[in-house]
Amino acid sequence: MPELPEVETVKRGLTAPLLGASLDHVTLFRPNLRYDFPKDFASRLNGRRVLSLERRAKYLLIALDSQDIWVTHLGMTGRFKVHGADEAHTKHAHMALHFSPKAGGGSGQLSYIDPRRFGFMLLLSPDELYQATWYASLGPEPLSEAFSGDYLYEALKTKTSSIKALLMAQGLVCGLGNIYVCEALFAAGLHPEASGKTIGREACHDLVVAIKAILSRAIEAGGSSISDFAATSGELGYFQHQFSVYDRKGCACIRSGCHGVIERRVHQGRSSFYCNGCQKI
DNA sequence: CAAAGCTCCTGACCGC
DNA sequence: TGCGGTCAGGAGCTTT
Repeated sequence: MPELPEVETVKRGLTAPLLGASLDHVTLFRPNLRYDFPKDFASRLNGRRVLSLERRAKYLLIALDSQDIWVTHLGMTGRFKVHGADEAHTKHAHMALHFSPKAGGGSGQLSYIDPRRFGFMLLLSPDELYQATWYASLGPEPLSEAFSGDYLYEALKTKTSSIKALLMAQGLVCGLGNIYVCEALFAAGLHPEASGKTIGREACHDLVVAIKAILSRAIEAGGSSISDFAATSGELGYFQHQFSVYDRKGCACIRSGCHGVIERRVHQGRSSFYCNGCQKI
């Protein structure tokens, strides 16, 4: 399930083949993912050149020389795969794109594969993107300086929702999903159901440090490969082997001196994993 | 307005 | 072995 480190891994993997490349021919194998593909999607991509690839939150932003920005969200199981131009597409491939790399050397193919189809793609002008409510309401990037302990403390002090729900909502800080929120809350010693406004300034500082550290380590590891995530080369990330709590129900807490056990509990339809010894409300 | 609930989808997994 | 039921989960939308 792609969160910030997985999308960052995809962006880095796509940059070498796609930056400066010409998009020669787009084929859609169905009319929609989570939403319909944009009207004229293929014709607006065909013949364009890629000017830049960026990531914002969990969105991949590919700027084209037509001024359009091709926005992709990978949802739960979306992934891009770069492969040979003649290679047949696999099951659940919903889009294929033949491209000519900037450096020459023939052509390649980019496939978008998404079994559950929770992903989606948009094609927007910069104004449309920046003015879109969903985009404008994204919180700061967690790895930016704007995301500080003081910022988090000020943002939390009026919130009654649980810290877990707040961190996952994208408006306070973006890019986090269930896995990295569970891991960060463990690292900071905070209970997932603790109300936002009960978290003090020092704990906010610790939490910010934990979030930045975990995301950085996960990016270095090429993300976490659970569910279907893989890099564009097909290579798997390996951060899932470093989880402290996620999917470790019943395991002993790894924190030295803690004799707690990892519990799994569902709140708000999402599973939380936390240590019953060192993560107190 | 804030917060909680619902919804989309299909592969994996479980119990019988 | 096969079948049906349940679950996972991002984020926009709806309801409270």
